[in-house]
Amino acid sequence: MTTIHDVARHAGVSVATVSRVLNNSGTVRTDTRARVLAVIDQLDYHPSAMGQSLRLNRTRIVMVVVPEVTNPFVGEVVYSMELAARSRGYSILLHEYHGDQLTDLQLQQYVSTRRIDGLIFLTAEAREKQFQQLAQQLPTILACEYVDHWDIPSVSIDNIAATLDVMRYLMGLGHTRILLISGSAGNVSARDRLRGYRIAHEQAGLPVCEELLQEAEPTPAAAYATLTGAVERGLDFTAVFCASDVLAIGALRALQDKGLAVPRDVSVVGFDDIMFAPFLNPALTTVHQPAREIGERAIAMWLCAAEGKAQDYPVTVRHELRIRDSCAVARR
Amino acid sequence: MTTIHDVARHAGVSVATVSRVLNNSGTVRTDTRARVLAVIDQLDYHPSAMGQSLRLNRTRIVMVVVPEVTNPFVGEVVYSMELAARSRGYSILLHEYHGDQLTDLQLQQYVSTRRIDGLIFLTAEAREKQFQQLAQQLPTILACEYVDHWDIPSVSIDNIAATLDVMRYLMGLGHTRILLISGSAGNVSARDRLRGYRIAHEQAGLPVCEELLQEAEPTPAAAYATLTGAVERGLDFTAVFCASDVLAIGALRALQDKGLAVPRDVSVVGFDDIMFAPFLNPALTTVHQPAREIGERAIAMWLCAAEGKAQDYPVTVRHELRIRDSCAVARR
DNA sequence: CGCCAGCCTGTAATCGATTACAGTCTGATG
DNA sequence: CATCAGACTGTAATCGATTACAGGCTGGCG
Repeated sequence: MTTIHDVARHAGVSVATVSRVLNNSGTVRTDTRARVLAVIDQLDYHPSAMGQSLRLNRTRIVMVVVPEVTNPFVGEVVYSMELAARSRGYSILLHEYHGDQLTDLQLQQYVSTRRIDGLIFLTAEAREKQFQQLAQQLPTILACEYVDHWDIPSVSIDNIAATLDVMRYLMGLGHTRILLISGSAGNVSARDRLRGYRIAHEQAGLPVCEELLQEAEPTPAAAYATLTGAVERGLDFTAVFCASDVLAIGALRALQDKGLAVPRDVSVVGFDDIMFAPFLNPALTTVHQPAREIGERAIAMWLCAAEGKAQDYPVTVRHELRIRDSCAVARR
Repeated sequence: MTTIHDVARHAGVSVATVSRVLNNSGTVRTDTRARVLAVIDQLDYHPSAMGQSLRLNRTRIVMVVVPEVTNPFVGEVVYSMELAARSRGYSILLHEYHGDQLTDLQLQQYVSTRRIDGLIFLTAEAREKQFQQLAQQLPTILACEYVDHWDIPSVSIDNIAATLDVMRYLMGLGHTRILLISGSAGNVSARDRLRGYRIAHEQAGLPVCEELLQEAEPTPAAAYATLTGAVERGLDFTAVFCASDVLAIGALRALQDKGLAVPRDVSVVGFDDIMFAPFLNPALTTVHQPAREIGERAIAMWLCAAEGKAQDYPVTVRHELRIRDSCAVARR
């Protein structure tokens, strides 16, 4: 590997001068600069990232902590983050996180060994203390979720408002017994969606029926099982609101398998608007989240934080209820 | 940040000794070791990854190059890679790749600046020369795709055999005019699936009808458009074979929107067996790929390559045609 | 007692960059 | 001609680890 010393030697200058032309810092005579550049080109020299990192104490790597890359919505966000980061000279280190203690430890390791410049969380499932501790050590952004009493820059839709939109829509169609399938309770957006669910009931003067509140692992299979069970237990409901499209896909199928037509017998609403939603059968009514925008904003905000600039937060991006074919007026 | 020097000073030893206890190298007296460990613990010392990287010339980072994280199948593979890598002390740097020249350059940059220890490609879309050049510089593994004349360790299913399974199945149901919707032609597995398609025709003594060969961007929307167009042009076919489930989802919907029932009027087969496949309506018949296994194997093979150990390749993992509800006997 | 092997430890070079500081050179000015 | 500012460049310290080499100490053996 050719180093800055090789370049210096071949160009007949010192390493300091080579570094100056590399970074456009200090002053260098035009012909010296040309000579150095020629040698750099000729030797195909590329400065060692490790050397730079050590000296400058930054790695140009930001870690993205996700609950499940497997979810297309998450994939979409990560995708846009990768592109946005790359265009600014940063790379994305991917880290799955499921709220386990081992991963907590590993995250702290990354920070302690200064392997990364910062963190972006797509999930606030972490125990608060753990989370704050990381955020204190490195620039940290929360994407897709917002926790009101945490003082951390975040970008997300307004989960409560979005849920209210859904609930009002369903209630407007005459639904009063709405089954909620949410992700695990540790998840913040799940919590917000639950909160929205309760608020909507309050506003409508309806009681919340606890048996209508179901939890499921974030897979279609889990939602399928949950819903199948509910139907078999004879649970009374005319609509299902799923905390993600991934869950909705399982729910759709469970209802159909139980001989319930969607939307004639039961209405279904999802969340996220993944790329499959419009193509499902029936096309899924769901809350659209601007995944790309969230990803890009998150990177922009992270850079802002990393540069120590002040910024306004939380940033709330627009959601939109996309009405398609999975909902209808409630049967009596 | 506390460094190895701080530890050495507090423990009253030299940095060499601290390093020795950290790495269990050389010899250290038991009581000295204990003293050093105590100080490490007390100061909460963690060795700097950058310092180590510079000295040892390795970053413990492997780059995973993917065509689209947004595809749940890819997500699944990446997911298992991340876990497998992490359990061995490595991290995953994610990089989207779409065969563009800029990305080629960026990849080479990563290698030249020694930011990564190696590469795993989930796509062989790269121009061969470019690819070989990277593989020559760093340990490189090909996952999910296999290119016969490239001398690079790879792990994947046998795409041709899998396609043959599908074709035989469809032909066994009486289908002779099978529409193929494949990903972009640059893609290797797309090429293999096309090859399988041709071989199946040969073996059955049927001519390949070029108008039945369609290409589409890897989104449900693109497949939807392609298939809608085909139906509108009055193209004659009784089955559709999609090169991925993502495409199949769009295809399913296009047929239904055109008033064609699946599988009564048209049969549909997908590829990958993403987690949604069994829950679609109708449940999708598709080729199962062991995503988790591919990811884990790829990491294992990469480590093997990185350690310079010999290994057998290509590794072929088992695929399986999962017959569900989207295919039926062909109408005359 | 002298010698030597073997254990333990420290000194200092090294990886590849950046940068503070100092030194040299040039040309303008009084 | 002496002086000096300013442009250009080089020396060497530094970031935080690993490790080759050398030196000190201890104990066993002849």
